[in-house]
Amino acid sequence: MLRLLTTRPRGTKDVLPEEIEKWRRLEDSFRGICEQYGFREIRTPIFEHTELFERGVGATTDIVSKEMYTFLDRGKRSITLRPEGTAPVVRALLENNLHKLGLPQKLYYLGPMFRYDRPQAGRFRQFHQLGVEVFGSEEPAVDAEVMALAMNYFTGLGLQDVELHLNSLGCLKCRGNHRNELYGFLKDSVNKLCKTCRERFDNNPMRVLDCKNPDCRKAVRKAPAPVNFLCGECLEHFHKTQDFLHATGVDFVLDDYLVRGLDYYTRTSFEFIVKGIGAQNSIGGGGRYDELVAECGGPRIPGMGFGLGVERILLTLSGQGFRKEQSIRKGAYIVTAGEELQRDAFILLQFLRGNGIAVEKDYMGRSLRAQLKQADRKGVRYAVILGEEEKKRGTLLIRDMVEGTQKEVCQQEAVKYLM
RNA sequence: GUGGAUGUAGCUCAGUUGGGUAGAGCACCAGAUUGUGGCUCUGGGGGCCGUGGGUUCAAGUCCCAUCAUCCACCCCA
Repeated sequence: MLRLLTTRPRGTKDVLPEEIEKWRRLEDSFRGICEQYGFREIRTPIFEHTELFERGVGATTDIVSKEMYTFLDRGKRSITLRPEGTAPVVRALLENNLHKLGLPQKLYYLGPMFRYDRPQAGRFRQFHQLGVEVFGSEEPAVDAEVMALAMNYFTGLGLQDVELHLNSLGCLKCRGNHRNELYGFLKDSVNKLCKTCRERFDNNPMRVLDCKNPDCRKAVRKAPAPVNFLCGECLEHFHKTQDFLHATGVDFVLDDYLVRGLDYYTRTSFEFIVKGIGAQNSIGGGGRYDELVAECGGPRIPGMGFGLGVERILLTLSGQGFRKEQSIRKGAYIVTAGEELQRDAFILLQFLRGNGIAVEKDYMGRSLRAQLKQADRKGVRYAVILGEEEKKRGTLLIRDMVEGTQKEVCQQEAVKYLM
């Protein structure tokens, strides 16, 4: 029982002060590039009505059928901790009528997501995503811009060898034709498929295409790919998207069988693939979802976006030798020599802080020597030594912890030295 | 949900075929230096050996269960 008080729930992580710097770097540079591309941040609740995800993400998806944190609140409403970011943003768009303020709406978000999975390398029950969504335009340039944003973000972080895998699933019509054809193709070999794929065959046969099971791969080797069923418009859209990517120098590889596990994707579908994070190889993915807004009860507004996994980016970076920058020593630490100086030291502390200096003092009753050691460990640039003699003279001894030199100055001057 | 591996100090890990007050390195605290950090030396605090049961004269060590972590499957970020 007591153990529960000192153990975090399965699949969760504490991000300790030591690692926070890396997190901030990812978040800050994501915010930076999104703003540069004209996106604005949106924050939606961490929980939503369960129906939003059932409808938006798709009831047959793994996420909805077995990975959601769903519970009844005290008002007997079914609530779900968000497993992904797109559906909530769509809901917020409609609820706040953002689409009536002018299109396109370009939004980005960052925050925790929740999926009840079994944890392993790069997979947690609470994880964090960075994402963008563009509403209101079907232009292939939007698709290219969204993918380019992500690729440039990776480059800016120093992330290497990210492969952009690209496919097009087509519009509802194309998907319908493909589905029928695929259904016919797989009909005779259903019993050779894995258990889950036998279910997929009925619900969403397209998902069989990217199953990794060897038998399924074999069965699917010559299966009709979605791209072969694109109508004229969708095909043109796909070609233009590729052309825009080429034009901006974003490399990609076409992947006919890339399908992805969320039901809402239409046309463009993509994934960012990377090596070296265990069995997982995706640090993010996304696509176009031209029917989702309508599916959620809004007007037919096309959308396009992606989600990236913070933990997976971090994992990849550390595999590639990503180090935290050597922090420069700054700030000060007040060191007292003498029993009766606590009050003076405290006043000095607040005086210096009032003048914009980052400064601390000892609260552990340590010796002078130990206080200096603490100052060193804290990584400050200066130790401000206050002893009986300094007090008598109205001065402070400022010790440069890098140079090892020190200088006696009057209290007013000290601020100048410590800046 | 399925399979495999692993749980010993804050961290990384020793601990022999079951045998005696359970160890090391790092970290932490103190002293060597009662007004000076980093280097060095000396000392110190820290362990229900994941938890519960069992076998045995005797269990950190063997058996069972359970929980957790890691890895993989499934799927995804």
